[in-house]
Formats: sequence, structure tokens, C-alpha cells
Amino acid sequence: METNEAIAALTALGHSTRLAIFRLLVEAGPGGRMAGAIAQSLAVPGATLSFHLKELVHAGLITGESRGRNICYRADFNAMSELVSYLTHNCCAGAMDDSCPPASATTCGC
Amino acid sequence: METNEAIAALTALGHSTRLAIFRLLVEAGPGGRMAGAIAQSLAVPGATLSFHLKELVHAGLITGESRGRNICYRADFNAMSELVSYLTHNCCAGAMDDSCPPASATTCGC
DNA sequence: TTGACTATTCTAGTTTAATGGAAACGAATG
DNA sequence: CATTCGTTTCCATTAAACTAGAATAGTCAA
Repeated sequence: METNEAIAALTALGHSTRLAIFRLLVEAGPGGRMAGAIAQSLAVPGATLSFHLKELVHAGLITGESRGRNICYRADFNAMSELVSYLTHNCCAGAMDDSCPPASATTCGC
Repeated sequence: METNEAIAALTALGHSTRLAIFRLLVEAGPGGRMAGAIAQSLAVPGATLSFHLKELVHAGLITGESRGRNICYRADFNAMSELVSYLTHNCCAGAMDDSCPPASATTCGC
């Protein structure tokens, strides 16, 4: 993942409405959610939701697919894991030993 | 991790200068870096760097410790891993099977 | 084709964040 | 004490993002 992509993804997630949308779609899993259902769940006006959905799509964090007159949005789990690995890339200058907190951690976020 | 903390952390990282600072400190590991060294590495004016360092400290992503007239900044690896797990929390409504892309992934970002 | 429905784009007003020069601060040095 | 160095705070300017009403475009049902 390029730096610019990571910045776009992090900026997109650094907003309460968009983070709520993304988390909703992460919970929803591969089935996704219709735009209307998202608007209803989060009580966000349509125009505002559309703006934030576009931001998330542009950042590559979610995808939208037309289904008749609805649009089904899904979290892009691949992009999410790439973002996570970007943040920890080359941590502690690559020393994967006890001096590196993430490397010696017993729990895994995955 | 609370939602507000996650938003603060993601907003802080969603900026090129701050992401560069954070990645520099992640690479530096537990030893950290002096503020002056960061300014030199990234070619950022002192006032601008101080502004961004304060944002990162406020977001809980890094810590600063006085060392004489210098200040040593370090990445907070615990906060980083909490942020990562926040993003994937309850993904696919908790179904940790093949229908959940992160759960069935073979590679681990850690 | 008409009408109801869903979602997006347009648009404008409001709010918030970023930048960097200048000045101030605190700690170590002479 | 006075100086120097590293860092932060102050502040005004500039730029960007957020919000949501209204208008628009596409889709299906009858």
C-alpha cells in the first residue's frame, strides 16, 4: 500500500460518521448493507450519507454495487488488512525480537 | 478502546506529516527519537512539527519524555494494536469462519 | 407512461484544520 | 547571572472539510 492510499484511508476513517459506516459494514460482513439501511441505522440525512460513502469508496475502504434501485455497500477487507500492515511495516527497524513490542505480543489483532 | 479515541487516533494519522512522524517512531522502536532529529529527518519547521507532535500525543499514539533540554518521543505500540483491533472488532458479526475474510486470512499483520 | 422510490449531485453556508514566522519558555552551560 | 539551544505557544492567514436542503437521475411497478 502506498503512503497516499494509507493517508486517504486513515483520513476517511478519522470521522465519526464514516467510522460508524465502516464499522457497520465490517460487522455486516461480505453481505454488505443497502445505502438506505445504513442511513436508517445511523440516522444520517441522505445527502450527508452519500457524501461520506463516496469518500469511503474513493479511499478504497468500501465498494458499492447497484442492485436494482438500491446500492449495496461492502467493506473491502483486503484494503483493511493492507492498511493495518502498513502501520506496522518495518517496525523497530525490522528487529522481530523481544525489543519490538508488536513482534513479541502474544495476541493478534486479526 | 473508545470510539472517540479511535477517531482521534485515525484523524491524527490521516495527515501526511503526522503519518510520517508516526512511522518514523514506529521504525525507531522503543528507543524513540528526539524532536530535533525528527524535524531534521522530515525537514519540517519547528513550529509545525510541534503542532503535529502535540496532536499525536493528544491522540495517545506517541509519548514524549524530557531528557535535559531535549524531548524524546516514542510510538505507543499498545495504542497502535488497540486501534488495529478496534477496526476489526466484531467483524462479520463475530462469525469466525470462512465467510469472514479477516478470520480466514492466513497472514497476520503483526 | 405515470408515479413512487432510492440514491446522487449541486450548491451554499458553516465549521474546522494547517501553516509558519515571531516571541516566549525552560533547562543546561559557561 | 547571562547565554545558548531546543522546543513550544501565540496568532493571523490560508485552505479544506462538513452539512443538509433542493434539484436531478435512474429503477421498478402498474
